[in-house]
Amino acid sequence: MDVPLSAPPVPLNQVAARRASCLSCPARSSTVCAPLPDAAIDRVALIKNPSRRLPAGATIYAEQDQCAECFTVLEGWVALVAANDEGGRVVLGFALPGDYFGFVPNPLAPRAHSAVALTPVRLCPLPRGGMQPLIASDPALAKRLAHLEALHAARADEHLVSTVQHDARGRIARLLVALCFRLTRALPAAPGQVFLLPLTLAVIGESTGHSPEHVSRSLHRMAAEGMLRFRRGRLTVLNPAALIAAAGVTERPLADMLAPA
Amino acid sequence: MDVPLSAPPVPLNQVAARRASCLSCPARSSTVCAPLPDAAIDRVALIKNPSRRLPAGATIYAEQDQCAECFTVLEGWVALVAANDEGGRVVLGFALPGDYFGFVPNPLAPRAHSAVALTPVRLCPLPRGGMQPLIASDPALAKRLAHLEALHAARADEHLVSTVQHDARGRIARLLVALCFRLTRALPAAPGQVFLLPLTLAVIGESTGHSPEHVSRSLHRMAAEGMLRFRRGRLTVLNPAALIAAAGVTERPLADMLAPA
DNA sequence: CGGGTAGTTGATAATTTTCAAAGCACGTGG
DNA sequence: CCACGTGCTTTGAAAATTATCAACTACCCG
Repeated sequence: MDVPLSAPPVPLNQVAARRASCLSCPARSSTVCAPLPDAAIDRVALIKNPSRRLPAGATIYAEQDQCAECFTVLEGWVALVAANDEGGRVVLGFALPGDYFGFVPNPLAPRAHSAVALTPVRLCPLPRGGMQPLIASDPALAKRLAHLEALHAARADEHLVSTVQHDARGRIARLLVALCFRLTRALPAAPGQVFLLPLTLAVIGESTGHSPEHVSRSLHRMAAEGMLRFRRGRLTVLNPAALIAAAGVTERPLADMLAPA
Repeated sequence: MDVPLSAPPVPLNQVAARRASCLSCPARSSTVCAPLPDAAIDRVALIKNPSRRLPAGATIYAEQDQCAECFTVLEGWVALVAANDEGGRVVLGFALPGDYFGFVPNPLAPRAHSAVALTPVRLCPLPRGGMQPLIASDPALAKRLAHLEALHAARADEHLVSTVQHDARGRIARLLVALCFRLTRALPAAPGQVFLLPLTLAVIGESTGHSPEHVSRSLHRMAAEGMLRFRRGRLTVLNPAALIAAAGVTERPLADMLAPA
């Protein structure tokens, strides 16, 4: 991947268009840009790269790449995955519309994970070279970034807890509940509610640390208990209370991880 | 725990003492304060709470506590742990001298994990109420915080990878190697090198997700292979290359996680 | 209609947990 | 200075969970 570190100077006739796209951006309130008032939106609008569409399966960036850009998800789902030498993959997390991903503690270091589009995606790429000075000069932006990174860390901790102290059933339930919550900002409550999660059993397994076979068996067991149905990315929650109980999750911790103040 | 949100006004006769303690602080270059030049050190010196000594085993803050303070470790080891209802604990990470811990994405939310002293510790408590305005006004400080939080997230991701794709042997080796690296800023190289890690087998197990019995067996197997010896917190690395190989770690990713730029 | 990906199912094997009990080390108080 | 208690560690055997391998099915897309 060779992506320019910073965008070329913006032609005058594009300034208005870029500003407008930022002002109408659906992700604005949840991504890094949140603290920028309308009057200051140009700071980001002028340095951002043009929004980028990629097909399902595309690699957004790869392990070992230099960190040239961070991204806001405008549409679609992204998986952040780490691969080992023997072809094993671990899904570290998911980036959903509105999420900001790709920031690294040490910008000179190569990336420790790659980002893969699970669906067709539309991304807003923010070049590192353009963002650095913004962050170094705007405390609100830097503070926002710190909160988003703390959120990332909290999600990773939660993922770790899930992995270490629950069995397959619990981990899968936890993953599903967390994703439902991120989609709707609420726990599933209505029996029969349907969620579209663009996940294969293999991806679920890479997230929970199980073989796809075992994910299949676990989901079937939960289905047999009348808890849910999962077929080809379509999750039907038949017994929300049971699913939430299996996940061992309360609304509070999940809610705390949504909108950092 | 009822800790004041912000420190009381500092008596004049203490200003010099506080400034001096910050200027000679051993953790200064690695914690949040790093970007503050000597001339600006008062910003932190005047809001910090007096350094606090706690005995081994003390709870620094507990799950569900309000987030009133963050901490820099001056001396000793701290474990960040999450507990579930049934008494199961997960060690999310360790804070070593120089590390900054306790920041949360949403300061209004109760803490999602607790912090426990593994040894007698000396901490520098930074009250949230005092830090907020500093972070909101000093971009360098906010940027530093963002990097430290990204570092926390990267460590959590690495922990997750370790947990998901390695067996007990690999995870334990990984943990030991990572801690050695954090202590000395280098991979163990000299056969026979000794590291003092104030860990019990139970704590190692809570970090790697194993029972203490299995940790014991795994360590003994590694010892039988001539790789290491671990007795009561004293790790002797007999065959550094073998240990590092078992950990499946290269210096680069570890180094990248030390000193964010 | 055909090819390929995704999911299913069953049998076997490996890893790890759990339970129970005993051994060891160290600090405390006599 | 020694005995004793407590917490950490070790050891063994049985049981549980999950991976692996292999074959087979179902579904989607062209």
